[in-house]
Amino acid sequence: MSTDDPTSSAGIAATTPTEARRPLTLRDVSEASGVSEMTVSRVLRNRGDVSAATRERVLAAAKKLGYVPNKIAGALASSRVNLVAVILPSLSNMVFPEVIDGISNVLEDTELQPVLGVTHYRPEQEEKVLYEMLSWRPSGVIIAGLERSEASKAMLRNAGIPVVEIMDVDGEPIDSVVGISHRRAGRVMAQAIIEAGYKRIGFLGTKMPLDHRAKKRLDGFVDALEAAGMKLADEEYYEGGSGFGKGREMTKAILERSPDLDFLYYSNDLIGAGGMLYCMENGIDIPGRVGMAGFNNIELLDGLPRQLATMDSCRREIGEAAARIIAERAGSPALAGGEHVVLMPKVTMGDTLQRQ
Amino acid sequence: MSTDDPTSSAGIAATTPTEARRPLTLRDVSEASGVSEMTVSRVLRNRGDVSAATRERVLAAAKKLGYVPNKIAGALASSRVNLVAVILPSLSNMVFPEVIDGISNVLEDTELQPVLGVTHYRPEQEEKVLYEMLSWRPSGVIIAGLERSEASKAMLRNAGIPVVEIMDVDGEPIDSVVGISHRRAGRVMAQAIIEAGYKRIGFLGTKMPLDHRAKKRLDGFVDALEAAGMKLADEEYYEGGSGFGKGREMTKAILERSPDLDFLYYSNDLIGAGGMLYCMENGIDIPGRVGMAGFNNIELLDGLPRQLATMDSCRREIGEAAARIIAERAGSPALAGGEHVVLMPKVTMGDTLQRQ
DNA sequence: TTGAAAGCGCTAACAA
DNA sequence: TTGTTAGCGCTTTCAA
Repeated sequence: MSTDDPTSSAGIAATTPTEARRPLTLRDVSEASGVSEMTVSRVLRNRGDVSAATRERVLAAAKKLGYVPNKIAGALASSRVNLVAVILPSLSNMVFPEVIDGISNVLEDTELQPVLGVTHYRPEQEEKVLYEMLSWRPSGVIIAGLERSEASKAMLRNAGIPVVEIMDVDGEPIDSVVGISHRRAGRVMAQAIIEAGYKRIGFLGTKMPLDHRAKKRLDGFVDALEAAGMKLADEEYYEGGSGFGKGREMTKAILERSPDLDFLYYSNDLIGAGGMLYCMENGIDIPGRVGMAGFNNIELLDGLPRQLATMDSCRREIGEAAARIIAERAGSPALAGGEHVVLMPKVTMGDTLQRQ
Repeated sequence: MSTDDPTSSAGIAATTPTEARRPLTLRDVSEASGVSEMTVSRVLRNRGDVSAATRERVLAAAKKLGYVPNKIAGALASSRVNLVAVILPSLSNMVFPEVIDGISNVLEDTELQPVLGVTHYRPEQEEKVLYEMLSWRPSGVIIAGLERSEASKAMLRNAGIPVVEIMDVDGEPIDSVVGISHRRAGRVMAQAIIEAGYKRIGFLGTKMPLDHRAKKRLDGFVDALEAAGMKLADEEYYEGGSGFGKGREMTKAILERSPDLDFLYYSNDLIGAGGMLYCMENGIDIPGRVGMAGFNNIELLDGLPRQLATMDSCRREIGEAAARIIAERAGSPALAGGEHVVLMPKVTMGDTLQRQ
C-alpha cells in the first residue's frame, strides 16, 4: 500500500452509523480542501504534477472525511477496470484454492484484482457467470478448461480482452492457454505402472461426466495400456464429493469384485488416500499385493502411512503463469495473445508404485 | 437464467477476434432494432411495460450482435450494485471454501453476486482489500472475524451498507454477526474431555498470533480446565500450513517430551488426523492410552481409521445465514440491522474421546 | 501547477 | 407503450 493511501493510517472519521448517509464524493473532498475536484482526483491517483502543499491538504481532507473513491464512476470515465475475472468449477477439492493463490501472488504486485466466479462444473452456470463478469468489463479472464458452450466461446472471443484458459492443454484454446496435458498425465502414469510390472489394473474415479480433465486422464491411461497390449481389469465410479470414505468404499467394492487386481489407479489423491487406509487396515500389502496411484499431489497428504504415488497438477504454477500473461497484456494491450504454456510434471513414485 | 437472457441460447455473433473492437453499447442495439435506447434498456432489464413485438425485436438484435450490458454504467446511473463483498482470511484450510459455498447457495436465488477478497490473516491486507471492495460500492459485506484495525472498522461503519461479521461471536460486532463462540467451543470440549476422565492434557496448535479464533478456543479450553482445578500439561505450536505431516511431527515431539500425556487437543482436525496416524503406527492405543480431539468437523476426513472427536464449526450454515441477512436487507434497505445469530454445535465424540 | 468543460453508458423521472 | 432529458461521479482533454 502506498503511503498516499488514505486508509494507511488511523484518523478516518468514525461517523456514527445513523441512517444511511449519502456516500462521499470527490466534490466533498474538494470543498473540504478548497481545491478543485480535478486536482483532488489527481492527488488520489498520484497522476500529474501537484504541489506538495496541495497534496497534503487533499490527503488530509480525504482521510478526515473517510472518503472512499467510487471506482464505478472512475471505471466508466476512464474505461479502465482493474479486475480480472477468474472462473473455476469448484472450490471444494483443494485444487482450485491453490490456483487462486498462484493468481493472487502474481496480481498482488500489480494494479489488478482477481474476482472469482464458480461454475460447479455446469456449462449453463459458466455461461451465466461469464456473462455476469464480462458485464463489468474486466481487464482479462482466467477460466478453467477448454470445453464450453458456443455461447461462452463467443462471449470470450468478442470480449476484446485477454483470455487465458487454464489447467488443460488438450484442445483448441480461444486465446492463451496454461496447463498440463491430462491425456499425457494418464499415459505417463500408465507407463510407469506397466514398467513396474503390474498387470491387472483397476480404475477408480468420478462419474461426473463434465469433469473433462478426469476423463482425458482416463483416456490417456487406457490408450497407454492398449499400446502395451493391456486393458483395464475393472472400474469403479462414484458421485459426489471426494473424501477418504469414498476411497474406502470404492476400494472395498472393487477388490471384492476383482480380488486379482494388483494395481489401483485413482482419479485423485483424496480417494487414493482412503483406499490406502482401507488396504492397510485389512492387511493388504502396499505396494506388494496392490500398488496404487492418484493424481494432484496434494500437499496436505504428506504424512499418510505411505506416500501415495501421484502426479503433480501444477496448480500454483498454472495460476501464476496465467496471471502473468494477463498482467503483461493488461499493461500493453497492443501485445499479441495466443501464448501457450505447457507444463510437464513427472510421476512421483512414492511408496505405492514399485514392485518389491 | 430467464429465457430473456441474451446468453441463454446459441446464435451470438461469432465475430472474428480481430483487433480489439469497441465494446457494443445500448445504442448499437437501439440502432439495430429501430427502438429507443430507453426501450432497449427496459427490455434487457425486464422492467416496465414493453409490447411483445418490440421485446422480440430487441432481444433478437441484442443476441445477434452479442451485446453484453455494461454494468459499470448501469450501476453508476442507478446507484445499485448487485455485488456482495466476501472477505476471508484464507482459502487453503478447507474451512472457508465451505463458507463460500453456503453464501453462493443462498445468493444464487437472488440478484446478488459474491465477490471474494482474501487477507491471509493480515490486518493491513484486510484494510487494503476492504478499501478496494468498498470502492465498488457493493450492496453488503460479509467479513470473517471481529478483530480488525480501527481504519477497517471506520470504513465498515461509514459504508452505509449491511455488514455481517462471521465465524466468531465473541466480541463487539459492527452491525450483524453470525457464528459460534470459539471460547465456548474450547470450554465445551474441555468439559467433555474432563468428564471422560482424562487428566494430563496437551495442546497442539498454530503459532499464528493473528488467528483470533484459534486463540479464543484455547482460552476457553484453559478456562474450563482451571475451573476443574486442572491445567494444560504441555503445549506444542507450529507455523505454516496444516497437514498430516505437521500433525505427526508435533505429536511425536509432545509425546516424547511428555510421555505421560493422556489426551491431545489439536487446534484443527487436519493436524489431529496426522497425530492419529502417528499414534496408530507407533502402537499407541487410542483412546485408551491417549485420547484426541480436533476442531472443524472436516467431512473429507470421514474414513480415517478412527473417527476423530471434534466440534463442528458450522461453516456452511454460517455462510448461508450471513448471505440471507444481506439478501434481506439489500431487498429492503429500510430494515434495521444488528442481527445476531449464534450457532451452538455439540461435541462429536467419535472414537477418540472415551475412556475404555 | 491548476481548473473548466465534456462525456463515459446507462437509468430515473417525466412527458407524450 | 414509448421516448426525451438529465445526470450518476469520475477522468480526459484542453485551456489558463
